[in-house]
Amino acid sequence: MVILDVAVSVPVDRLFSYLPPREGPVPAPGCRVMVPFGRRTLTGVVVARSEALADGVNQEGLKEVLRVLDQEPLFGDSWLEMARWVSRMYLTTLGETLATMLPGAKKAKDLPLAGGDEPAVAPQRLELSQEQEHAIEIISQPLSPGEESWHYLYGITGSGKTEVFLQLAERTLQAGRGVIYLVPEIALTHQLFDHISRRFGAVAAMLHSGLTPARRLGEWRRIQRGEARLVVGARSAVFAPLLQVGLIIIDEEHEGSYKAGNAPRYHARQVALWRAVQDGAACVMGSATPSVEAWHLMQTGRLKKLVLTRRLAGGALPSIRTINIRGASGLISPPLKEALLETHRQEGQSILFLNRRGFAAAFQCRSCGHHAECPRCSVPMTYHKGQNRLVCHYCGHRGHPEQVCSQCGSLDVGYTVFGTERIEEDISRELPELSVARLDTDTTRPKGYLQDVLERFARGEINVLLGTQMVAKGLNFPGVRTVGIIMADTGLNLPDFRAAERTFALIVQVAGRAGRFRDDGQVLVQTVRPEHDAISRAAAMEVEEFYRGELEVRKALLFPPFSRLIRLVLRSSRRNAAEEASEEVGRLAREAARNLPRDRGVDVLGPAPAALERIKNNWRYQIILRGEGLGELHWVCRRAVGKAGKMKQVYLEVDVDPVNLL
DNA sequence: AGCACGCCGACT
DNA sequence: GTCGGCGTGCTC
Repeated sequence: MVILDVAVSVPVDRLFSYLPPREGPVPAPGCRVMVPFGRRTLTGVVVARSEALADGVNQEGLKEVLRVLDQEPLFGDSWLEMARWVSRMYLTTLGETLATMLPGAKKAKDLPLAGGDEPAVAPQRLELSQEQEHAIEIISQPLSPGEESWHYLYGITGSGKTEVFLQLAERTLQAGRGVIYLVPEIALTHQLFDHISRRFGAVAAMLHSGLTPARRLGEWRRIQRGEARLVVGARSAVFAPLLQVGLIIIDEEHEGSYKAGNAPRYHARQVALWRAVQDGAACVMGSATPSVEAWHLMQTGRLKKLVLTRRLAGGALPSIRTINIRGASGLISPPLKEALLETHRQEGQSILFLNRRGFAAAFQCRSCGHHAECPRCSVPMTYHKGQNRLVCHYCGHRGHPEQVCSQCGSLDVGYTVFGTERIEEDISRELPELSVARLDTDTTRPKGYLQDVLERFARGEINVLLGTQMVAKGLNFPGVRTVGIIMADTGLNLPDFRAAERTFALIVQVAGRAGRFRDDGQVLVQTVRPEHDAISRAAAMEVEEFYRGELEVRKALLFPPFSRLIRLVLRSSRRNAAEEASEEVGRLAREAARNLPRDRGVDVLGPAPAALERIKNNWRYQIILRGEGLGELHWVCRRAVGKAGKMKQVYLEVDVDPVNLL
């Protein structure tokens, strides 16, 4: 008798056995099935077929599979191995893991995507520089079994990373193997896919969570049949069912969007590295501002660093200037005002950038920018107005806000929050001759508004575009000469140990993009902390120096890459419930950690209120587990979470290698 | 995660 | 006397 082991998407860490349907063929492992599960019907995945019954399940208790959804399996053994690895690594059940890794449709739709059917036009290869040639040589070197072929293309914007990626892809396809090309967001996959389709034709496929389920399954099938071997996509495309992967590309490696926000909270970069080793493939990442983790791996030699130093198509790097706005009253400093006017006089356009990630109220000296830090975590303390206390959101340490700045003696200390509205008002008042438009995601705007603003900006009807992160897209407009960052240091106040890294990357990325179309590009960086490494190093383009300093800080404070973290968030609509649960889990974690040998220890930081203490009416408390290796961290986490049992009305999020600590 | 079973308060 | 609160337990 055949028994099917089925994974269903429930937070129960085991498989369930079913009998095959009475009619029709027995579904193979890798096929999705509908099964009765308690009182409901769920979609599950056949993971194995066996002859015998497992642990004490009696045969009468077995139910039959109701319906088989796939005639052919959706994946093979090595792909399932990847799913198992993801579920172990990120502490999520196999069923839930498979549910996010697989396309979730009923029936495949074979509609070819735009351009997918057109024959490839002769590849428009570009001439390569010596540096590019060298990179391709190194990455293409054959591997001995089990060897890691992990590479990093480090180079400024415009240095030709994309062409290296594409020529590597071409070689890999010629060798009969598949390519996965990851980009940070869905919008970018479309651009890249169009480009790649024109160059490579129908071997291209696109895979991301924004596709309709039917289309996603259609692409999935094309990839499986070997019709498509070059998969372009966002994070989840790392799971593409290619038979033989030869190359995985991760563009803009530093982007946080490669880390999943829901369970399984996987990091596409980690999965890619693992998969590359399993399949004997090369993994190549690229960025002008690598993550500190990647930089460290380059230093240790685990990632082979390949540098592109030259801008190919000319386009000088813009000049970068920091403007100290300590103690200034307005948000548009005289030099910035002058630059905006001057740009306008020369019929150029400007973009003003406000990274509003400074929402967590930071207690700061308005004269010198000094802000309170936790003595144990070196992370900014967050001000709690109600209690008039400073709280560290990593370890829970509490302190009193200063009345007088300990750094400069100023009495002008307090906390500040800015918004785009206020800046728009300031500009309109100060520079009435300029037309300003505001772009932001979270305002309730009519549908076509965003598109409309971008079009008007492209036509030159708008002089100054003001917005948050998303105006970075506007940096591809040739008319843009001046880019201003209103308050470069707002991000530094966030209680996240990656604050400096992100701030640095932001400035360098903005600067890299700003000068792409003209030689007179300029970037003005307003800040109250011009001496901060993240700002001064970025402005001086002293990249190596920044990473060296940042790595020293991380090492001294035992943060990644010198440790690994698991973050536990307990959330509940009832504040007490969340707080009490976090205390209980924290206690259990400490108890478990005490059982570890000292040289393999795990620190338990917290519980503390999460920086975003309340999201959607849920109170959030967090615990951070820190250790040298994942083995111990997993063990402590399992014990703490397992023993905590069912907590009433409290949800627990487990995040391994968290990227977002808010 | 759902969904049902199950045992204690205010209503036709 | 019932309707319904959500604590507890199970799902092949």
